[in-house]
Amino acid sequence: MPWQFDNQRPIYTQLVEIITLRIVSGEYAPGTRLPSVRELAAFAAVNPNTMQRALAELERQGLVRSERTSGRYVTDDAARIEAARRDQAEQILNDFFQRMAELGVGPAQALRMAMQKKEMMHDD
Amino acid sequence: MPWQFDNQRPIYTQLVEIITLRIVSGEYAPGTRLPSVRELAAFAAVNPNTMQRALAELERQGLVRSERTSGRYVTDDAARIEAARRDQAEQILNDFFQRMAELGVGPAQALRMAMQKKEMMHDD
Amino acid sequence: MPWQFDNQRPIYTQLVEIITLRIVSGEYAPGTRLPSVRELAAFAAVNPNTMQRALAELERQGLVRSERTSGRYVTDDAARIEAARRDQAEQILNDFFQRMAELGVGPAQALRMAMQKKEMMHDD
Amino acid sequence: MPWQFDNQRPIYTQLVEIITLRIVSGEYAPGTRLPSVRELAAFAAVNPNTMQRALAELERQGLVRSERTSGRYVTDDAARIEAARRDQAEQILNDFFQRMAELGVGPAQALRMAMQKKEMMHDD
DNA sequence: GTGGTCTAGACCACC
DNA sequence: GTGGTCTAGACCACA
Repeated sequence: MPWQFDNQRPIYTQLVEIITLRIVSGEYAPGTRLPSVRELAAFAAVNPNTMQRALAELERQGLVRSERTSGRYVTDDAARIEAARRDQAEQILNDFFQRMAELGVGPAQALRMAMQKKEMMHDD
Repeated sequence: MPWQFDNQRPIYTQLVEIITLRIVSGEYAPGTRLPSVRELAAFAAVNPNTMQRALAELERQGLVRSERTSGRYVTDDAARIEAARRDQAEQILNDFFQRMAELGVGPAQALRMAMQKKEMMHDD
Repeated sequence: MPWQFDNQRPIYTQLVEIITLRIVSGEYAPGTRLPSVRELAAFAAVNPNTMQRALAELERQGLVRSERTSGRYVTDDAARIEAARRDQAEQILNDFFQRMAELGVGPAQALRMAMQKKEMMHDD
Repeated sequence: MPWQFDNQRPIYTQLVEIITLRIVSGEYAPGTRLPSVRELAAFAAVNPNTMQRALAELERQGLVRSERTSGRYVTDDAARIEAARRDQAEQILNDFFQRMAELGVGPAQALRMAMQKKEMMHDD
């Protein structure tokens, strides 16, 4: 099943996010080789050029490095991955508080609800 | 500006969510008249039938009542609106913890990050 | 509001039933003058000929008598009206047991349910 | 033979009632597959969308469940079917007493007539 | 093939 | 004008 995109933002941006998530979550482990551009592009059902652009951006960010002849590899730099994780988490937190605010729920109450929810999850 | 939809879920479902949010946030105040089906449909750039379906669902949920010749009105039932708010909040909380889990961040740590974030917002 | 007909049975038959019901229920009282054919036809939104046919049938049944110059009158014969009431009741009873049978509910159980229902109505 | 509708109520509502009756009476047995939307629509001589709407309502009520690619199935939940039977019976009882009341026959007498009728049926 | 969704356009009752 | 219903015809995902 190909990945899903929305039409409102550039696809390559969304590709960056998706691959970053895979790296941060460990699905693409540090130091391992990524699938080739062509494979990734086929899997995501996007044009190889688009995938290329996404990978270039990841390289620029230091999450991926390319070795001329053997392909692209996930960075070994744990700190770099950790920073990416923090960026993603930051965005999730922003979304969370913003969506709660749209409901008319302030940060304090949102936090309280999250604590309750966590307690309930803990019961499982 | 027309509303935005993604193609992965039925439009009428998304309409229900959007209008529910408007009601819960007070943008469509209790007891007030909603725009007509045709106006809403034109505004959202969907077929009137699709909007009709969404509004019928909202009516079934008790958030909206329709008066045959004069239009549709937001419910006066504060408890009903409060229940809808809770439902929405529940969904936001689920999204939050799920996205954090995808990052490899467990509920406890996610909560800790939210507390920090809230403190920073408090500084603003 | 004109009376309602279904297309599956002759309209004049349905007119007979409706007027019989009015007579039996006392809405058209014994001995009183019925509205003219034209008035009845206009009210029921049917062709005067159709209404004429219905009234002729009622006359044949003895529920209505016509006086040449002054119009049509509901019969004074209480026994005749009582018989009509019984006919109608008979049909209602048949419908009742038949519909219950379609549900898979036999006469004995149907009767039991009717008794319960009556008790509940009595509580009101 | 196509099913019959009256023009005074929405067709989809009448479809719900008819199919519910078929389920409650066991004609559509628990757990069995219903004819496809298109077949049912053709049989009832209505638009597939109208039939779809009726089936969606039945699904919402829990009398029917749909499996995306294989068809719709009558629920296995005997309690759910029993509840539907009770609802239908309730409506029949209401109709019965109401029609009798229109005849000027009160509940007590209506019940007495039903008992007599049942005795006569028992003689058959 | 199945169910599900969407659009377009029409008609109705109500006031 | 309002909401409500119906039809016709199309497209989609799934298997």
